[in-house]
Amino acid sequence: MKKDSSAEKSFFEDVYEVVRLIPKGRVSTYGAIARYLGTRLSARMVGWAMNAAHTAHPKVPAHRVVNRNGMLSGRHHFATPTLMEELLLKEKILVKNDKIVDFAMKLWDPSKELI
DNA sequence: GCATTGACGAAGG
DNA sequence: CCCTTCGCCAATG
Repeated sequence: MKKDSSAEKSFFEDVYEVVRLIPKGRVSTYGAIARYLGTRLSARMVGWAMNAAHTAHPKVPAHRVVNRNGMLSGRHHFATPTLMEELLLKEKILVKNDKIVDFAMKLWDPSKELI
């Protein structure tokens, strides 16, 4: 059995949940997620959580999460460096020069879109 | 137990 | 305009 009650939910799981809530065709940023979780001062932790995201289940659409520039900074962490871009492309998200086109329009901020 | 690193962000030079 | 530094927190060495 697991530990007793209490919200043992790790910070990582919290991140995964939010990332999974990202609507298709939209993207989010580490900072936006971090801010929504309250760790706004540590967007790094969101990125760190993503590092373990590939071990999380169900899988986390980490490809929908980019840095504040809209750049695919984490593409090297995927199975293949082009996987992230292809996944985004399938969601009608255009990527140009490793950056998301019309990033401002694709951006989905949980603290704004989500209540 | 301290130093380094990390898929970030904002500010300063 | 490009590069550097600081901050923040957690994991790893």
